[in-house]
Amino acid sequence: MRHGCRKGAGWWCGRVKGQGYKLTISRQAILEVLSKTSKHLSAEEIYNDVYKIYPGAGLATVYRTLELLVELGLVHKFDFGDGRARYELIEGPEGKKHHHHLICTKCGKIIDYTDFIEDEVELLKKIEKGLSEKYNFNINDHLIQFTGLCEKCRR
Amino acid sequence: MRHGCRKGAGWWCGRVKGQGYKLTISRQAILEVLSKTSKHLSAEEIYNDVYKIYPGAGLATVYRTLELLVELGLVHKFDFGDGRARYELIEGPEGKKHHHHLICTKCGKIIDYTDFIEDEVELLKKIEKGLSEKYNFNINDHLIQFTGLCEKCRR
DNA sequence: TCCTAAATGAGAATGATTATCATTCTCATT
DNA sequence: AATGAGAATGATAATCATTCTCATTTAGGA
Repeated sequence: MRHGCRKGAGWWCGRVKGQGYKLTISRQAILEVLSKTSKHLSAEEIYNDVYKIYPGAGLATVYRTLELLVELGLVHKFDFGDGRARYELIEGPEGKKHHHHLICTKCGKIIDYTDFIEDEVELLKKIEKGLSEKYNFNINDHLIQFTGLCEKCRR
Repeated sequence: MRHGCRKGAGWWCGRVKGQGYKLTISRQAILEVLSKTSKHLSAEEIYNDVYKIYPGAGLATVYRTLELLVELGLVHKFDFGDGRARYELIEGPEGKKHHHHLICTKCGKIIDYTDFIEDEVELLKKIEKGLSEKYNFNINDHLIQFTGLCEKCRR
């Protein structure tokens, strides 16, 4: 089969090998961890979780792999204002829905919301089209987030 | 006058003193610098510019002041992916228009765009209302940005 | 199985941001 | 204009997420 991805290797196998990158044990473990959580993990948190299934991976490799996955468009990198980057797998066909974030600036709570996503995406498409024409930009991605105080912190 | 802001002190005087904070020379110099640029300065760049008009200010004070100004809602803090935070004054009544950003992931070029802002703001209002009701969030701010490749880098 | 470039791990290095603390300054009150 | 209390400061050290270095290992096509 294409790129020598044996079955059970994960849907991402082709996405990685297809671009000429090797699918190493570390990379598989990192993708495994990302695919099994709905949290917004930091590099170190990912490193800790990876350690449980493959203790051989180093923190530097986690950073390098995350950078690669962002480049390949498999992972989103976020800054929620707590001083460390956070990562989320952009799921494949079977995965979770496209969503945006609501961030509490006091306690750091993150809510994934899918409400209004259709409206948002529709507008975003229109804007992307307009901007890419006007500024000759090749737009790949967008970011929308709301910040404020959550139920507990607003009191 | 209220809060003892003498004329020529800058429109921000009341916004700072009104919240019980002192308007020190360092803070004034920082606001001065921010109000005279349309760039997206990092803390160190601000520090360098401040040095020219008031060499007494320290880098730590620049960081502390920026944090305060963000809290007061006078400044926006951005992460454009180059490893340092960037700051922009949210202008007063006479200031520049509300805008969002277009970021080149290769060369780091930032374009401020105001196209479609009416549409965006309209939708954002609707979403803010919906989300704050559903999740009991007190939404203060939003962030929209597009990432991609600029004219030069897309080739 | 072999070969080669890609990828790795361990730890050092980097660099932005934050904490510390003795001193200075702001400003409401006198 | 002088005062005093507490906020704010500057210099520097400390922190800590991220990146770099380099000798070694690995993936995967031949």
